[in-house]
Amino acid sequence: MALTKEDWINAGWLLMTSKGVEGVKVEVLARQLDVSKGSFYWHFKNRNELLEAILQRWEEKTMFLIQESQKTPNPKDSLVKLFALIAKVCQEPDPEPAIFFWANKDPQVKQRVHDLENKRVDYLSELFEDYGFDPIAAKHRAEVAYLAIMGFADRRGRDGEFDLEMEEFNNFLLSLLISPVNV
Amino acid sequence: MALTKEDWINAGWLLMTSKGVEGVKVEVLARQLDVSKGSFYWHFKNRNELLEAILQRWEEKTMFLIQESQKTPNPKDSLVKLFALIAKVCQEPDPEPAIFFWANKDPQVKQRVHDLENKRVDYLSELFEDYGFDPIAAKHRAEVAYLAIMGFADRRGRDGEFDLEMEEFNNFLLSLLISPVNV
DNA sequence: ATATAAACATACGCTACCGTATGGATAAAA
DNA sequence: TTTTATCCATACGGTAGCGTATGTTTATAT
Repeated sequence: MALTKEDWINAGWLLMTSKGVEGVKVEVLARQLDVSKGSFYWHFKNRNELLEAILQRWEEKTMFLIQESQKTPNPKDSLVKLFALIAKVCQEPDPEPAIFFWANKDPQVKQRVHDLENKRVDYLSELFEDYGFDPIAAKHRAEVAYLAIMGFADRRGRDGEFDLEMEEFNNFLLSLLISPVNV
Repeated sequence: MALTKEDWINAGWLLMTSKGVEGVKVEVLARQLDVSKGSFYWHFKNRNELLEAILQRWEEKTMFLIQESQKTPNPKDSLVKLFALIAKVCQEPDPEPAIFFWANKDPQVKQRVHDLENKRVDYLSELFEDYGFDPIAAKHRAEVAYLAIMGFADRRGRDGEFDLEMEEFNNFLLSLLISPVNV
């Protein structure tokens, strides 16, 4: 059967995940899909168009998680659901570390990653506010939560032997972050 | 003046930081140092030898932080000092994100990164134990601390507009992690 | 049956990079 | 002053990748 544009994006997604942006090479993809690169340049204008498609898919996937987690009655359930969704996504091939590193080299990508990360932290911050923390405390907790989750996902993808299971980690992190602090 | 091996490693260190492993190219480095690559191949057997040198320097730098932070009277001061040291290092060009992503592609690098990360978490865990937590709680807190710090450093290098300053972040994280949890 | 468009294959020029081989310069040692 | 070792330049062959130009097949429409 004829390949679709989606097939190429899927393959690019996986390559991006394992090898990074530089690893997403037209001829490598063509070999994997068992076609010539003549096929690629029929579906895409050039390599950049594929990279852009991958980036877009990542943005959509991320926003989808936020929207899904909002379908709950209260902020704590939203947090729990969000954590669970992230845990689920992290089992699948996730190009996020590759995209983050990509952002280092490309100012345009940097901007978009920056915007999206802000949306994430802002959303977390809202949840903590709704839960009862004042705006500053909520923001602090949101940022720790975000960084810890991202770090966990990253390290887990890198290191299979990592001790804490995602669910256990999420539970602990959540209980930590909704507790008061003795300052 | 004649270049030294260190000069090449320094330049490689910076390139690794900004462009990743794939970006560390012999001819690019030679151009930056304003010499021909004939010079490079006099100092190094091949490109891999440079990469190995960069990796080694990273390992040494990391272990140095741990050793320095131990020169304190009690575990809490060690934590404070370690956090401060990490904050300082993070201002300088740090190839750690690049090395982590590199580990994805190279099993040997993966193993060494894995070992070193375990040493870090084990050390943090010890400190929390000395501080009074039981082994399991200490490990949990160590892992959250580690992931949050790493995440912060990573995001900070990527995103200059990130709200929380490192010192503020460290203080909050520390106070959070040495507080009891309501489970 | 023929024309048309979709989905490729093939072949090419071009560039960037790796590694090697070899020659040149410069300064210290003998 | 000749020798030797250090440090680098030049020139080369080889590969891998990008993008283009053009040819080929297959299905569908007419």
